[in-house]
Amino acid sequence: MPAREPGQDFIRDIVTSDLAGGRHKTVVTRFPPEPNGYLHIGHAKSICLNFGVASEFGGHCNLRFDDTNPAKEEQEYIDAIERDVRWLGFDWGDNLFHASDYFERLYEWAEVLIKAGKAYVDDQTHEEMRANRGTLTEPGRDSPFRGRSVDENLDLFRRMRAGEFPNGARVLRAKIDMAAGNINLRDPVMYRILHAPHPRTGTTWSIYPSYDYAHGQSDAIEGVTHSLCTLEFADHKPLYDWFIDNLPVPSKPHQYEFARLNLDYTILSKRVLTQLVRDGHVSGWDDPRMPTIAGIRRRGVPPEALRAFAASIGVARADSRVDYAMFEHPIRELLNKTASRRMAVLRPLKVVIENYPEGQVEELDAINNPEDEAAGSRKVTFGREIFIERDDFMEVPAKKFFRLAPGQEVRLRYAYFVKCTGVVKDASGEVTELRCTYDPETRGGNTPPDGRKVKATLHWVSAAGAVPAEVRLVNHLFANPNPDAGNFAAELNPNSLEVLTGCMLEAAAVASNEAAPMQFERQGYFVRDRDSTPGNPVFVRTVGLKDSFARAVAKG
RNA sequence: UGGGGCGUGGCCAAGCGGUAAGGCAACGGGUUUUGGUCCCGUGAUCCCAGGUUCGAAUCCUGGCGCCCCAGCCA
Repeated sequence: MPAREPGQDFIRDIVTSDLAGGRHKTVVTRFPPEPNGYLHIGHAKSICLNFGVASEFGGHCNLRFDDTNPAKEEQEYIDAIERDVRWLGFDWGDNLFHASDYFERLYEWAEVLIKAGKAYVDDQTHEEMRANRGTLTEPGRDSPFRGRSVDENLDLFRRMRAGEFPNGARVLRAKIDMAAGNINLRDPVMYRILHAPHPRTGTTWSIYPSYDYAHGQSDAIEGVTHSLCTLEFADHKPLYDWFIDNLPVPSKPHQYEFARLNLDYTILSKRVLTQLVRDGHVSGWDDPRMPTIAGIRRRGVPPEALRAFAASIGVARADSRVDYAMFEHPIRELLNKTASRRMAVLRPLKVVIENYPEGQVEELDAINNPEDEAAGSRKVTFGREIFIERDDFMEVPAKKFFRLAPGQEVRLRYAYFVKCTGVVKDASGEVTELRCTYDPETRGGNTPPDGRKVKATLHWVSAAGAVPAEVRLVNHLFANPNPDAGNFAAELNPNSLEVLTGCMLEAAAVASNEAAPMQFERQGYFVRDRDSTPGNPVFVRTVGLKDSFARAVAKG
């Protein structure tokens, strides 16, 4: 057996040894979403695992829709899922399947079990079934219909298929063990009557297989070798194996479970996410605050960064909750190397440079990305009136505040040193304008001949070159790091979205219509949003820059 | 009280009987025309208690704690 590579996870260990031991010649995995909602970051973990393992070991991964419950599934979700998996960077080639592709075969196999005396039609009501299932500590009781003859079961099951009975009138159950400690083995339902049109099979079926009955057999039909799912399905594994062992399936897949993702400040529950959308707590499935792949994409996170995140959290069996910084880190790491820098003043404070000639305007060189020389440079226009960030000025500077204050000198990035000489206030005492002087010898932001140093460099935008825009600051959707999904509405962060209007951006920030991520210097990474209009460009903050000053201030 | 699973530094996570990787975060320090980046440095004896062994996070026994399961959802 080959030595284990450090950093590999237990799934890859199993695949490695299965291949080395000759149990399998190739590896086949599958990503099996139910099209009843949008994919979220937890699914991204699973997608990266399934497609990643397959490609690393030279196998392939199927995209299979687990479409066994037409009451909840919709075409919109099918389309969204395909789009999101592709965007994440994975390709299923020709391996696109649906559990519904196998409905006929699954039906035939159900008759196989009936004929073998291993499945029966139960007429009990929903309530009776529940009452007879027993509890966690008490065994269940056999259904009065458990002893039906094979012929009667066959007849009834065929009539269920023919649509002779109303919804819920009967079910087909596997005959296993009503006293099993594992409740999944207490004669689980294989088929229920459901007169509902299916997105793919239309009205041809009036019975639909359950997850337990459909999943393993679908894996077997597709030749899946390693069926990876989350921990809550561990209890289903004996049932998964029971069907495989009792049916003439073409291959014998094995199920392995790993811990699902939990992320601070987010809820990864399709039920809750659906509710957030339906109740209008967010603007849609792709609201940038949503943990959906669509939301994350719209927020400007590149797919490589999402994949790097998935790789960084690993795969294991221990329940865990991932620190939000783990999500932000790979985004910053990637964008730092790739995003063009631009200057944008989010909360403008006007500054008049008194000794700069009135009416004069000049172009200064600004580097696009100090981490990437090939990104080149651009021109930014400078003039007598500029805007700086309100937060970059304090009339009475706090300790360790190095930015602008009366009498204090700072550098304007790529421009000049300026010193604050005056403050203009309105009737209410609010600062509305600053008066400064500049030092012509510091052009380009260079240190002056006298070697004078300055402790801060500010970003700025000239009034002459500014383009007004709207900027949306996206924050945690939930205020609590570990929000209660059962009471999610009360957990919402009232400040999850800050919409800033009247922001001033340098022209280059809006020159391109494409949604390439940009760094607004000293602030964070932003992308142009699709809500932009010709007169009102809109940007969304992907993630802020680390801010050790803010941290120090917060600590006091 | 039945069945299944899990417990390694604040968080994630390696470790597979030979004397605790790595990443994130935090905190110091250096560089810096982004209080960004980058660079350097700082922290655990492995849930607890016994046992086996020359040697245990790794094996055994007994506790304790946490998670999942009683849908005709997946």
